[in-house]
Amino acid sequence: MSSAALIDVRLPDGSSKQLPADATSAVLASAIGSRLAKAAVAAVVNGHETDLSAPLASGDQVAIITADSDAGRHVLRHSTAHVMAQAVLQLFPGAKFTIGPAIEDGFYYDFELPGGRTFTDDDLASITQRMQEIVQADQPFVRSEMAPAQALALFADQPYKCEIIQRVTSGAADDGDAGEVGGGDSVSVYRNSDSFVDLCRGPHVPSTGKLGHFALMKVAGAYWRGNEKGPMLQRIYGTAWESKAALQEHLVRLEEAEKRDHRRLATEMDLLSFPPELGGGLAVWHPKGAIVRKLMEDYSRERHQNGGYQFVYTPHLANAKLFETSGHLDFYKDGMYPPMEMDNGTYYPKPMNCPMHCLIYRDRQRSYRELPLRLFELGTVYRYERAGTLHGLMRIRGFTQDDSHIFCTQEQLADEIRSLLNFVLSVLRRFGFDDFTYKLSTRDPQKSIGTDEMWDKATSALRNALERLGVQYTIGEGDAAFYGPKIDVDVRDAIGRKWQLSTIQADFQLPERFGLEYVGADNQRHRPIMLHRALLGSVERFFGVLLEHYGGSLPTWLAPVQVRILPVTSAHEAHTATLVSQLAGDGIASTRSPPTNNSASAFVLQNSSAFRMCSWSVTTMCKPEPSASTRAGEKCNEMRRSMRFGRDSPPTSLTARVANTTCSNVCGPGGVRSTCRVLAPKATTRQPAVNRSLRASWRAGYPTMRPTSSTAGRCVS
RNA sequence: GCCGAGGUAGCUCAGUGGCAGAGCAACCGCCUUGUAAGCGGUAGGUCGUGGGUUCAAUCCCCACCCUCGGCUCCA
Repeated sequence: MSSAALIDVRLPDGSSKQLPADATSAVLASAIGSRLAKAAVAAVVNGHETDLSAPLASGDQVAIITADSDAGRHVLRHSTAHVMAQAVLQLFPGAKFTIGPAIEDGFYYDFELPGGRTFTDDDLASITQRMQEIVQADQPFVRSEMAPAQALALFADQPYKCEIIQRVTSGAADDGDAGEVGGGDSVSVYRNSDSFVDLCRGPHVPSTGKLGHFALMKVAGAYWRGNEKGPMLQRIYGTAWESKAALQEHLVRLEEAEKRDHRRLATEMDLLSFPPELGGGLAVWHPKGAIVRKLMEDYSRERHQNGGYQFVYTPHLANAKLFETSGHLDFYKDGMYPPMEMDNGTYYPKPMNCPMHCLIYRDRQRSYRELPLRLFELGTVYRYERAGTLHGLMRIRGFTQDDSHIFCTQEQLADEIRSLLNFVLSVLRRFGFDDFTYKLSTRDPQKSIGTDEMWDKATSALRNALERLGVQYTIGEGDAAFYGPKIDVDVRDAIGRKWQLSTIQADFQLPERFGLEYVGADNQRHRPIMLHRALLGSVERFFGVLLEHYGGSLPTWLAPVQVRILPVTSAHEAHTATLVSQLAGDGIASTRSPPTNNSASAFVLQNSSAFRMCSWSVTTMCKPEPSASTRAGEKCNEMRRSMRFGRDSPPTSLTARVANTTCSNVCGPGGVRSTCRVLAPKATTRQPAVNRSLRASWRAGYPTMRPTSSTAGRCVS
């Protein structure tokens, strides 16, 4: 120990710190502050993540990674995965362990258990127990490096580890392997007790005592190396956080996501169902779901009509020859439904609409004056999805695309894409999304067709559109379809999840295959470029995303019940009915209290699911004479604007109609806070007896005035 | 397709080799003016489907269908 010598290290803020010559990042953290020392889990030294115990050299640029950062949680999770593997190996002698990376929000580890045994939920409890013991024991993670031969000997009874070592040292490793081991001509291992050692690149927390806020979530099967022909392993998923509070928050978020699950909401709200008799991945839409879907589709049609698109319709079946021409039978046969033999040939349900749109284009000679030609269809397609992949509306076997194919010249391409992108965003915004991310997928030279010039031109057109928009985007190198580059637009929903919705794809392949042409200004024949684009993607899936985004509380213009009108007494039922039919004439969906006593409980008031049908539930206690609350009137003005596609020309009489009542109550888009006080029926001089249901209706008319995290964004009356 | 878990009332779920259960919802009645469940009653099931074992199957066995969690796939 040369305690006399000192080193200088540089810190992220540009300052530097003098430390003893044998100092580590842990020493540095302590020197900066005890809080930092406690929160530290690893360090970044000269751009590389290292253990806190790694020695520092003079001139090193050092940043301490704390547990509450993304990088810190990543380290925690990876370390927790090791602890889990240690627990499993102890509890299940003979178990083989494979890889266990940190993932978003957690980690997993894959095992092979002796005798093909599988994990049960009880196993998770005992593994958790053992993990807690290991945490309690506060075992240090000790890194060492060794030659591959030595590592092979160390892991002689662990075939998967040996395979990783061999792959890494033979240079055949992919990123996953390198993450495990470190790569190079030596491999690194971490030992955190006499009995447990694992291959790992690190870094790890200094000791297991730094861990502890974790939960094992579920068991799943997973293929070794993701190869479905390879052995099936047992995977345990877990989550791990820097504190008990953070773990708790995560679990609450999961609960919230579960509450928003579109499959649950669709059942609760009576929107649609998946009858087993119908077959997997096929839905039937109930009246309440169908009206919402119709509103979505109406809006889509309206926008397309105004946006220069022409509507077309095409059949659900097509002769196999069509799909031979389009290439679908060559490239995507596995994703298509099996053929039907018919008297005049073989037919397939269509997996895409584009071939048929090409036929429409090709039906006659086209002039450059017609371009860009934009054909639009809400086209229902059928794709064979493997049984295990079906998932509510999100992954379904029959669905409807808001599909369009734009035929244009090369010169038009850039402008067309640019306006298209604005069109896409404008539509998505109207549905309530405002957080977008963009990905530009570029050519994979191995799997693509077309000339370099075409690709360059199309790719730069897409890139220009994104740059003109002034947005950040990522590049998916080689992720393009074989026929052309594309832009994908992801949206982030109310609870932060990303969904890929819109896609804009350039295509040179189909115009070629179908021999599409136009006559240019030069009186020569040219080949148009085709753009495939879908905004909502699949209407069904988009519906599911919307439902989860709004947690069931759809905005008024999409709500299956937009206005609810309740007579104060049965004496006013006639007027209620008049209001309902007037609103219906304006295209506003409203319901009223049923005409007889006792049946009003059909409102399903007690479990509140009826009130999830819109985030703005306007409940009107209806009485013929006007004695309106002006504030109710103001609020209804606002409501009215969003009532029909957010148009500025709303049903003119709505405000007056709704305001012409003794009381009304509006929940704003925030969902919870009442924006206008209810004028209670109390105010009237004499109240006839009301039945149970009416009283319940009243109760339901009052919004709950305590917004909580679990109710935010939802009308919880 | 693969691994695992499931399918019982409209919903959420108990349960048992021998008459099928609860809560909520529904329906009928009672009560009646306030911020998340007033009171009483009634009805509701081919226990996913088809085979098998058994005196007897919702329960045990087999096959299939569907769902859920993953894996793989996703033009």
